[in-house]
Amino acid sequence: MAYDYQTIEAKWQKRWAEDHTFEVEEDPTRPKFYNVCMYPYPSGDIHMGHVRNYTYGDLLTRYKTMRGFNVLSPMGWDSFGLPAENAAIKTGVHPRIFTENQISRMRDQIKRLGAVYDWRREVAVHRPDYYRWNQWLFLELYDRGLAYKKNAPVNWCPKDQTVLANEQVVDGLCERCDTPVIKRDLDQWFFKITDYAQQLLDDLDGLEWPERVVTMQRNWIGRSEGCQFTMQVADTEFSFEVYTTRPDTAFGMTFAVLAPEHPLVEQLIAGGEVESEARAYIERARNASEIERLADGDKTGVFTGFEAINPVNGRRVPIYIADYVLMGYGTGAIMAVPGQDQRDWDFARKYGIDIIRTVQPPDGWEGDAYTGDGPAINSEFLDGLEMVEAKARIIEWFEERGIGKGTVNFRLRDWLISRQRYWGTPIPMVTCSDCGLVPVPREELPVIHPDVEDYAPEGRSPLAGVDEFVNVDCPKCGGPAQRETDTMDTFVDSSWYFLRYADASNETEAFDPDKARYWMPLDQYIGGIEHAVLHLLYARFITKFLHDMDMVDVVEPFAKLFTQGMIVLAGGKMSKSKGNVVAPDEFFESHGADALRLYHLFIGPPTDGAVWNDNGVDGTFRFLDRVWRMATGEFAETTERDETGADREVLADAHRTLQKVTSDIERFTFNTAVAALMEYSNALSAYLREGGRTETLRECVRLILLMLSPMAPHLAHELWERGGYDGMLAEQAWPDWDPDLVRRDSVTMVVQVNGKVRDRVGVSADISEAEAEALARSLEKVRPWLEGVTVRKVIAR
RNA sequence: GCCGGAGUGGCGGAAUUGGCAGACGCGAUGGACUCAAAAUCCAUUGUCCUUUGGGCGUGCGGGUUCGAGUCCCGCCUCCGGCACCA
Repeated sequence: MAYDYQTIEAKWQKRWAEDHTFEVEEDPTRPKFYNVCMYPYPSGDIHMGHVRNYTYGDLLTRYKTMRGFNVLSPMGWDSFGLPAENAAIKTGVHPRIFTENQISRMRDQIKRLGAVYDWRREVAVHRPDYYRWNQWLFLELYDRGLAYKKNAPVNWCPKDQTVLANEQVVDGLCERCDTPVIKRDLDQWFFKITDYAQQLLDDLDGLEWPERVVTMQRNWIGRSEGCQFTMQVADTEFSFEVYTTRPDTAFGMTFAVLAPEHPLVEQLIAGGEVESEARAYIERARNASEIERLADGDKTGVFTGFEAINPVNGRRVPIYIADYVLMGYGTGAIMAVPGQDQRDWDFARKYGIDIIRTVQPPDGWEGDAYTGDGPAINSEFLDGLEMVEAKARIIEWFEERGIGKGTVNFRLRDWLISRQRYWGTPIPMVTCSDCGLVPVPREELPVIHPDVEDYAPEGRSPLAGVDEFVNVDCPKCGGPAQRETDTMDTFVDSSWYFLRYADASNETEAFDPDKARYWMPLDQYIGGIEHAVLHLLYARFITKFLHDMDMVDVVEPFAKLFTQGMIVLAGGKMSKSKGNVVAPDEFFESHGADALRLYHLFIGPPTDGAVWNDNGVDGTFRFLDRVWRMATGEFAETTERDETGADREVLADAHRTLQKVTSDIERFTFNTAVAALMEYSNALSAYLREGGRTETLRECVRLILLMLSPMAPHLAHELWERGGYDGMLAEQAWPDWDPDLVRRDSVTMVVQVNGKVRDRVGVSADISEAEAEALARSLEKVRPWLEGVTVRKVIAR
């Protein structure tokens, strides 16, 4: 009987579903294992990135189950977002219909991969029973001052007439039409993630995460220690605060800079000589795209006509307006020290401003600004001090006089969650002319999207065009009020979905705290590296918030993170627009899901990216077919030959393979686990070629099937059943290897002279060192190399 | 510019603690089977030489060591992330 993967795969997928094999309940008597693959956007078709992701996740679900864990592996849909809305703009089909359709197609494909989930817990964030809890979460944050509205510059595409999320701006261009993106000021909702900046930084230390993801988050949070101090504007009553990480260089300040958006700017220029020039500059800075502003790094600015007084030495320095200073970081104003900062150097050079070095550069220094360490110079009481001491000394000096203090700054900004979009969670707020911002009462949730005629955004959410949605009675005073028409960033949805899995049909709470307590944290989270900062940071923030609300025990949601590399096709990352997508469906037909899964495991280290190669699936298919033929007796006739040596050896090899596969799965090197199984199948087929014993073959096959069960589950289950082994394979325990069998009686001793291999000889494993040395010295191939004195060690492996 | 990662056959990759470099697979070549093909099976497959053996070989240049793909110093190249963050 040939290996009929199509029939077998359909049969077992049905069986696992009907038997509820992978549905689990909370069970305090067993160790739990909460295993989650990042939920996908329902694009309609799974691609090779999904296949890789779910193959790893499914392997773990099945393996950990065999190891006796109570394994929860759920699946859901990140089903709000742009593609459905774009499709609606194009075709007029409601995003909900489009999305549900995509979900059911994609769910079918995931099932055809043989990946098993507890589907009772499925979540889809676009459904009101899910997103009402986004609205609840928003209100909880609002009540605690962690959700607030303010006017802020946002990314704006002048061609599409729409706001873009940061992640939709690629190298300063609109992702959809490649138009340079500019900033526009709009009233926006923010979540105050910056309140948690220090905790988000500190708690990274306890996570079993890839180092590079931790590093990226650390950089993103961007803690810096410095000093904030006040500067007087000469001959006025105005003053402003500056922030610097190099207060030790304050004696080198030769000018000061205000960001164009700095509130003091208006007061300084109003009615002055430079007013028109300054206004023109500010206007240009506001409208310029990121690309224009950074064009060839050229620094531009306008002199305000005012001077500031450097508090450390009383020197008067000119105040400029320049767009290389950002309003969003620090105080939006800087002391400029060209001797120690390259940007200040460039600006000073261009505008003919003095440069004073306050740190002695090393001998032979020919560069511009010197930003390194060295003794302070030209700095009065700091002279001779190294950077660290000089910093401490000057901060002390500022603090003694009450004009400055040591401070900490973060690069992390508050999370802008407003989107002028239809297909997202409506923000549950209304604005009343009398009461101002008023939350929608919780009992009125969910605020549901009304249907609209036109989904095209025109600088405001399509919801703003639906009068009966917008105009409501104020929940507080009953007077006329308007609903918020923006929707939430879809990253809000994904920042807590893993809690909803604990009880996805809960109608009274976002999630059941007791069930969540049992399952949290995730023991394994698997996904793409592209989420290293956004999703993985937001989810940490929301978890910490829920912890502070006493709804969650843990402070970190994802104990262990695995980020898989990206699958590429020769010629770059797979994407529909490039037309280089390899569809998994074709392989379900041509090679079967098991061969496809196995190739994904085999293609290379899971952390690395990989280049897709169709022929690779031929290889894993051939391997599975060979296993099939050996297990079904089609490969070779077995005899009752009882040759103890060969029998014991092939069995011992099976146990050694088991040892290797087990440790490879534990350390996430699935490629070598598959290689070990292939190597073993070669050894077994060599054994069978000579005519092996039936019982030996049967035991070897039993072990192979147990090992293959998490990797190629359909084939393994079918052969298990046909072989008449007990029960369903998925419910068997992962086997233990026999230490006696694994131990080798004889080993190959490699003899090296001066690090070069000169001979190999088979010896007994318990050979003494002296014997080994004597033997090695006596070897014909070794003797000629031993002319002089030798220092040597015996290695026996 | 800063941070992180990686360079090994024709290709994907292996070598887990400094100890047989190239496991396993793909591709290729030759053979068996076949009227033929496919499938399958067997063999070979880093490179060079004076081939029962030996030299060279893990991006480049040094170093440590009996011994280095692995450790140290200095470079080069590629990939990813952040980027006028004071």
